[in-house]
Amino acid sequence: MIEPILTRRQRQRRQHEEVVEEILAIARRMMQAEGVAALNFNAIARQLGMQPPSLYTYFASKEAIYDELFRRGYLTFGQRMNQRPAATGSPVEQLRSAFLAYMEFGYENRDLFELMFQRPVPGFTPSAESMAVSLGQLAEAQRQLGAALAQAGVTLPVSLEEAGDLVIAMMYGVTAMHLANNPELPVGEGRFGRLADHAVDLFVTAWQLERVE
Amino acid sequence: MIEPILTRRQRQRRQHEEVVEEILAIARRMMQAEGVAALNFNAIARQLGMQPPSLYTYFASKEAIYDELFRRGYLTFGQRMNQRPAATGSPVEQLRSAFLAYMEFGYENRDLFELMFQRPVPGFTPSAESMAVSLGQLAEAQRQLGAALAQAGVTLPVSLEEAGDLVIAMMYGVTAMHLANNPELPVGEGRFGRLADHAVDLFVTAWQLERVE
DNA sequence: GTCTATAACGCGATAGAC
DNA sequence: GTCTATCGCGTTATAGAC
Repeated sequence: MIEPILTRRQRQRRQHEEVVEEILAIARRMMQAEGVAALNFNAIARQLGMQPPSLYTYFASKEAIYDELFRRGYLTFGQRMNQRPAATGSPVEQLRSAFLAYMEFGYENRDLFELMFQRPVPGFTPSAESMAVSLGQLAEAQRQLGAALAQAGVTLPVSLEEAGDLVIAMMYGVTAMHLANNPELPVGEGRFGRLADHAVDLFVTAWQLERVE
Repeated sequence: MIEPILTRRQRQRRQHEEVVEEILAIARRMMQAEGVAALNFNAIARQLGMQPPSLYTYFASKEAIYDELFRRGYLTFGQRMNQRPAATGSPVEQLRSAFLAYMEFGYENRDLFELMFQRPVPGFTPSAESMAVSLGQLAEAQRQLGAALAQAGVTLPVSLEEAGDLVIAMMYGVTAMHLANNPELPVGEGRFGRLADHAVDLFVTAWQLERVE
């Protein structure tokens, strides 16, 4: 008898994971089309050719789908923000690349952006694990911003933490306004999308980040 | 026969309006407690001692309740933003008072703030009339910010419209972060609530708004 | 004409038995 | 995996009461 490459268990498990990925992909398409809160458990099942109760084999509840998307969203966000190539550039370059990375994450993942930063789903509270992931990634982003500013060697009128938070608030504000006003336009275009560079300049000028270089 | 102070029609109408106000008040309490999207039509009826279908005498749909709150929200917001006493002060004072007015509106009306600026309700689209109100108030706020900056007589690195939009994005960003992180703390306290003045200073410094006075 | 109630429909999330 | 069933929601139809 020929040895199977995968045991029956392994094959089942792989199929299971494939279905999970499919569910998440369908869920994201729905959220992008109709809004985060419009996610429809039954409709996901129908699109998979399943009966709604069968979906419970893959996710314990609708909230569990949100939770997994929330968790993965923060992981992707963290990778984008914290593994930028420009982590070696000048403070100004770092600020600019952080700003762009943030806005582009929002533009490319409107659904996750809303889910992660706006909590539009009544009753949805991230699990402890997802919450830990989220807090960790945010803290790291804030720390990197602070480090970039510290590297500038200037004396800021605020603490490093406050400076980082000001940048975060501005990134969020510009991105959210852009997505609300011109969701179809890429970063760099549209009433607010165009403001990214000006927003960075604001910090650079106010904090004199490129005094000498 | 004694003339009634109010005709039957007038009395009915007045009662009708009182119930409408009560419905809106209950709706706001619900939204504040459970999130904007958690508004529950049936539960409103129950709190009024009515059967759910009876509520349709007062509002044509659940969406109509959202719409009225949205419209009123923008009217209140406009009054707060556009009728500040400091409309006569220096540009710096005006910027600071606009920032505070914005943040305080958000803090005192968390529910309306979300409904107006974040659209957390799937399927809810403001009626044409409410939309007009909203756009009008926003344009006026943006115009006033631009006017205050023009009054400063400085040469900005951006157009007046862009400058106003940058301020709007920052006001929104700081307020939303504050409400997400420390909803219970008033403006001026908490991780982001404390940043209001620093945010204003950023614009003042970068744009040299108080060169001489 | 204005308010309210009862009954009923369609749909979504979900639990349980198979 | 399915089928059946329950519950709550927004909503409509309809009819009686003021």
